[in-house]
Amino acid sequence: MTEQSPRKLTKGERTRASILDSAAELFSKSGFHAVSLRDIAAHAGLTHAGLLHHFPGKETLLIKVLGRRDRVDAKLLFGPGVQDRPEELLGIIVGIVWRNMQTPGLVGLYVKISGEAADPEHPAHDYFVERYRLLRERLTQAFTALFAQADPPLTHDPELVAGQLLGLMDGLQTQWLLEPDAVDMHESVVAFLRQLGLTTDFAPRGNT
Amino acid sequence: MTEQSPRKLTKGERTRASILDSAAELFSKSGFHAVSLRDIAAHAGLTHAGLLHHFPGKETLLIKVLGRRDRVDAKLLFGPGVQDRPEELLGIIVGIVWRNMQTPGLVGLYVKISGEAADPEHPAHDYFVERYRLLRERLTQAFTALFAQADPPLTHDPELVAGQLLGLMDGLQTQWLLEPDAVDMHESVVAFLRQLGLTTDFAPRGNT
DNA sequence: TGCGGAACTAACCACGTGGTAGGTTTTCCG
DNA sequence: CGGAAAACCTACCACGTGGTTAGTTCCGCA
Repeated sequence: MTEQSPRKLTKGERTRASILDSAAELFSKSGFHAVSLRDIAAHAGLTHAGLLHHFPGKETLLIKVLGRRDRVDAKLLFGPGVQDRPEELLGIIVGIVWRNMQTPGLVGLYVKISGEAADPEHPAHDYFVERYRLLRERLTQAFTALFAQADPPLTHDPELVAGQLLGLMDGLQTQWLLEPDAVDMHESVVAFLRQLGLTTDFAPRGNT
Repeated sequence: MTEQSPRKLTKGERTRASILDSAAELFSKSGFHAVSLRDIAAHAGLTHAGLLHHFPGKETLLIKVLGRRDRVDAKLLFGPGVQDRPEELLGIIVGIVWRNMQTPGLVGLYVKISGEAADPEHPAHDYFVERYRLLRERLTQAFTALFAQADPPLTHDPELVAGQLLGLMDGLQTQWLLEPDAVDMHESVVAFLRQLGLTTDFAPRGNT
């Protein structure tokens, strides 16, 4: 409803998108501090001064990059209709894990930046705090419902399990990035849910 | 047997230790790339040129810092006598989690550096690959034994569970560093082991 | 087509970086 | 105590950083 007609992208918009793409790619390859505006600008085909014409500073660029990615996940996780079907939520999460395995670059971005962002001074600190808070809350809701509707109701603490799942996903990514063949993120997450006693009838793969 | 008599630490040794302390603290606060040798040197009470008299370069400093910490854990995990008592191993791990909760600085170091180290060019890349390989291997052994000796033998895949546990611990740390009150690392890890069906009779706390 | 504003550049700034050279002070041990 | 070696500092280097300024080129629309 906002801007779904891509008729004619103005030059500036195209450049801005290109910059965000480049920034995402380079940030994910080397982190935030280690990448310069000149690197990003060169990768996007302009000068660093030209880049600063579109974005007021490096920090702004970062949070814009993060925000763009999150908006996709948010549509999946908080979109209309998902709220009341928690079992679908789990399928979606597994799907996200699956997608992550195809995009190691973006995964690397989050692992790297979320590590740096532990410092309260970091430009993305608040962003990540809020992000995890939101995800935990959402997952807690879903698990509360799922545990209650299980055949013999499960007695796990939903909030604790929510933190566990998020932690598991993040931690597996670290190992996976270091040595992709060493861990099977998808299988590990599915197994975790099964260990909880949850039915796992999501398709193991097969999306486009 | 090597150097357990601390009688007289030579000046250089004291300085080197002080440098490593400072480096660990600052790296853990801001990561590797974001900290300068001048920062570290100043924190240790000397010039950056003086620091470079003790360590040939920044990268060497990093791997020395990482190695020093790991040597402590290695003694716990691979020390004599632990090999054949896997149930103790779990207690030790829970103990490590507990200790980590008292030393957020060092935890931050690992979270941050392991994130950066996903880049194969990073000076600590090989270090972390090897580290995780070792830990997974060790845990796989322990879980294999534990699952077999459970009253009704457990059917989990030991290698997968090893990766899960390491991932869980790492991922929880990320959340915990961002918002310490948001997750209970200790309880989460204990709960994970319980979910697997393992008896969890380690003391919840009470060490000095 | 013309023109106003957006897009972009070249040059520059002050500063921080890892690392080096050469000299001075301090430590330590015979 | 004496002197060699270790420890350490000042000064410097070449370079990369984020950001600014003033000017030029190009796009898009009336």
